[in-house]
Amino acid sequence: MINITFPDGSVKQYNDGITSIEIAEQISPRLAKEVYAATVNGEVIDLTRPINSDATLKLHKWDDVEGKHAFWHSSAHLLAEALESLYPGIKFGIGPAIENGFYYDVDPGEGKAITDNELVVIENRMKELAAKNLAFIRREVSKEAAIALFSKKGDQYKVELIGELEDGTISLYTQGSFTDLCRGPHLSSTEPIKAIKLLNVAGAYWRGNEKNRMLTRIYGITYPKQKLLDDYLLFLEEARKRDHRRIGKELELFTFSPRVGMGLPLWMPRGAELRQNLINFMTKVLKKRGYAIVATPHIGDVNLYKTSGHYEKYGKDSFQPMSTPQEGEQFMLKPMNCPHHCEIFNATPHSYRDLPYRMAEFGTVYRYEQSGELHGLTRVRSFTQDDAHHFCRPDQLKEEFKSIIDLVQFIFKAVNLSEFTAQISLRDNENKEKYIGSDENWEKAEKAIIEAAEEKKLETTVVLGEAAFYGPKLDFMVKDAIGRKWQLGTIQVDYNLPERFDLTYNGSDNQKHRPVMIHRAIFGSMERFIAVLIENTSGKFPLWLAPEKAVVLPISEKFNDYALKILDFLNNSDICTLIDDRSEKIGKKI
RNA sequence: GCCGAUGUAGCUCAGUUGGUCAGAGCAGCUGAUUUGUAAUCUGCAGGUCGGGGGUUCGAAUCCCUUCAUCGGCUCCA
Repeated sequence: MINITFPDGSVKQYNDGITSIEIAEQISPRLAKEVYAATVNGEVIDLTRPINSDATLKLHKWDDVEGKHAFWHSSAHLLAEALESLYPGIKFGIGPAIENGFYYDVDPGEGKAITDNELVVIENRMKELAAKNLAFIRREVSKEAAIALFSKKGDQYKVELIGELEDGTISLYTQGSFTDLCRGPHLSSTEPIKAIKLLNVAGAYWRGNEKNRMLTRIYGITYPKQKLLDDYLLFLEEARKRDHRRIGKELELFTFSPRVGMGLPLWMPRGAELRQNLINFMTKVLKKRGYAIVATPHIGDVNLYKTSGHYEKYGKDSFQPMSTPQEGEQFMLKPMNCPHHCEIFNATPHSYRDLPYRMAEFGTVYRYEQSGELHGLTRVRSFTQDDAHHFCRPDQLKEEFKSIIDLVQFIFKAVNLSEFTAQISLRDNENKEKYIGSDENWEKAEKAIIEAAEEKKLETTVVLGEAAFYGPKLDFMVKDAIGRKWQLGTIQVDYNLPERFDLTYNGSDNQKHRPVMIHRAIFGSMERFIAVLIENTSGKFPLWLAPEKAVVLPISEKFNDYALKILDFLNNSDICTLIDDRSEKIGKKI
């Protein structure tokens, strides 16, 4: 007998070798019908795998991510089976579950393509197969056997994957006539898969590397009930109505013109008013918080960016330098404001007493984005950052960083953007050559961010390899109408530019010291922020923000009160208590 | 940039297999009416069917090319 501990702490005894599904059956037959996977001793496994020792057990129904994932991952295998029967000789890459549904990357063969209108045929085949209630059968094999199996089939992608796995950890799953390399877990059978929709086809590079062959990715979603699928499709339809490109056109906020150039937004009067309202509000808040507003040119000498290191990193992928007619100079459209701000800092001597020096600019920058990356206002080639740089003493770094977290939260609240996630982006220690600066400084910077976020009790996810090339960062992401995440605010710690620009301040010891630099943007860019704001509010703005004639709808009375306070603030009455004003505590007086 | 798709009046869209296929609704303008609040009715105007080239007696409809857009991939200082 073995002891099984349930999530509520209760313990029951079962025969050695019992499976999760059998346990579920004993609890209630209905539960058994609704569970899709189980977490046993912390590992998510198939319901049909025997349990041979004392264990903790959690059964996953549809409501659990683990349940959905088993469901969708199994659906991906079903898709693969359908594809194999319809396209003989098709090769398979990977086919995981994702946040909403699943996909499978396939190679239909040289010169062949799978197009949108074939999806319904594939979908129907999936339905036929699912209706057969075929069991997913797991089997563990040696590496040699696995390679032999997939080599024989000609699945070079699978062979490549197996090559990187450790012998003894390789499992295969078979349903019907289809066998796939897979870690699992899976449903017990295809039976629960009742509603199936293939959503679209897209290209995707094998292993995410653009040097590799491009495979065909088929996205789909499945549900245990048709109603759930109908609801999801309805949601997508509704979401499309909130698309900022659509609302932007309807409300005449902005437009694009091929004659002006792709990715170059044109703000129409009402959009410009909205944008200006945001800028005005932010400017007042920044002044209250001890920022100095500066302005810098739209171009800069190439050597400026060589000094900063940006040229080496991004020069080839930027709008190329322009030359002057006579002097032989080279200038670039500025892709970022930081180097200019460093030179402003350098223009005057600084005492340790005067730090932090907070320098802000609504700076328009120009970045060459590949044509296929452009997307409404969220990804453009010309955009205006609400950029700022804090030059501070090392001992001020953390407090300064925390004050910016406050600011982000305050600003997001002011526009009623309540749902955002915070992501800490660190260096990828495997690929250090992608980054500049010493290990010591990187470690200090990363530590500062992690601690600041912790002390602000900010819920964060940590992602390795997403740092900027000069430093780690904390990003604030907001979802658009259909759930894509966009980075808005960002706070970045940088020890490198101060070195490169030889920035100094005089310490209390009358010696030169190196300041630490924080790069930060709250909106991120006016363009993207407004885009995401539109999609989150369906184009209904708080009173203080709305352009003339736009629909003003306070979302809730609670928010309305807040919005009115902001209006007062903008009208210069003295209600500044709504801002957690840290500048007096830690900043220089203005 | 790569894979797939799309591109018809300001907007949303119809246009079967190439031959009255250049249309409708909304918006706009005109006039009338007034049962008032996204009013009703009359009339008008709006497009060389994204651009260019080709096939054909004839193309919005087929082919090529180019531009732009959409969904992804890659990238995102």
